[in-house]
Amino acid sequence: MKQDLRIIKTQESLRHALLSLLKSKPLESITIAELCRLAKINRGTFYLHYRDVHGVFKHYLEVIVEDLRQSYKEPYYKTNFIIKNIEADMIKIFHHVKKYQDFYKIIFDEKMPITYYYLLFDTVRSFMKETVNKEIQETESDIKIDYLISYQTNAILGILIEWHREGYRTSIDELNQQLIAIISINSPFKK
Amino acid sequence: MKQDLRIIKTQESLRHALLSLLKSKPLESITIAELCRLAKINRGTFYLHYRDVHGVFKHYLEVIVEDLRQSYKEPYYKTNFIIKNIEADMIKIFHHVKKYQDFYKIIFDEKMPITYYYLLFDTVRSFMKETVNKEIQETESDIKIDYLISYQTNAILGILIEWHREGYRTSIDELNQQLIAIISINSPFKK
DNA sequence: GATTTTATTGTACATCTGTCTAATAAAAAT
DNA sequence: ATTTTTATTAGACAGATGTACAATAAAATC
Repeated sequence: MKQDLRIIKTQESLRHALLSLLKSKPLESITIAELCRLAKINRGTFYLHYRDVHGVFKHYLEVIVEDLRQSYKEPYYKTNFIIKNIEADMIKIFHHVKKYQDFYKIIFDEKMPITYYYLLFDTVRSFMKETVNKEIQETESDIKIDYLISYQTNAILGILIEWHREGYRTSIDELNQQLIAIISINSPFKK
Repeated sequence: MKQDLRIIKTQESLRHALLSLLKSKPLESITIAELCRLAKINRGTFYLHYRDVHGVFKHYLEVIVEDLRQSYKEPYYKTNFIIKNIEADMIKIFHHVKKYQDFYKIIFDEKMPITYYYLLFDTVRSFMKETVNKEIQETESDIKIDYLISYQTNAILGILIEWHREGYRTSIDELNQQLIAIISINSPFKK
């Protein structure tokens, strides 16, 4: 049996309508009723597919999350996982955010559920876990690796939060250099 | 002119009702109507004071945020701002979170607006900014201090996220040691 | 204590939410 | 091409939301 065409049509219709509405109003003000009217979908049908408007929005995030993953990976491959050899132009994560800036503005919005933040967190974290394992785990046995990884992961996201709040005014090149500088002097607590 | 007693009574009534409801159901499932019924407040009156249920909840956070601030400060004063002299038992932030665990479980819940997270972020960040200024700002002039601070601040919060997701199972003492260990080896990128 | 100010109430309204049902239409399976 | 399966629709329901207004009650002010 194959995927029912009606389902695809309905979901695409809703996603398209959402994108259209997002051009003129914030996500949190978009109602299910409004979305369905624009998509010409019966409101009852909506609930057969999604629980709320966020459900539709999450569809778009799949693409972004995959691109984030690829962008975050980049310097690891470029340096052959010897990350101390990193150079500013190997960093791709800020390009990625800039590319999807409109979405990141939504994701980091005060009203958004923290789920979206966790989605970014988990994406970066899962890759960091794979790589850090190889370097640290055996040498630093007194550290619970999961805490170290969450610490490191969230530190990176801290830069994205700062960039967002600052209105994405800092250039990508500048940020790349900043990141290099920060991770090289890090931490301020070091002896 | 003094603060109107009726206003105080109304707000206290709503806050009390919220706390009562939180014992049996999650915040996101509590409606304004339900809250008002329990508080014996006319629903129209609610809107004279708050926009939504979160508005009532935020009242409680003021206390928590102040305590967080004090707890985060502690080791700075204990070490006389020479933070490399920190010892595990000087750290008070995990005590703080444990103390308000019930609230932190709500704050870090997936459905919660990221506003609450930003509130924690800003609390820690503002203090970190005051202190880091003194140490770093002059020595590391190629670094935009705001990015460094957001990086560091969010790293700390990363540990709280990890603790939350792990169900607050790790003991406070263990976490104190972990934090010391992490900030001493940090970063994995160091040369 | 009388007067003035204002917070609260009761009521109403249009809209949204989440759920359910029987009827219909559109797809898949044969 | 016909049958079977199932997604969608229309309609209805109780409850929630956000706003508005005149009436009332409870404070503050004098």
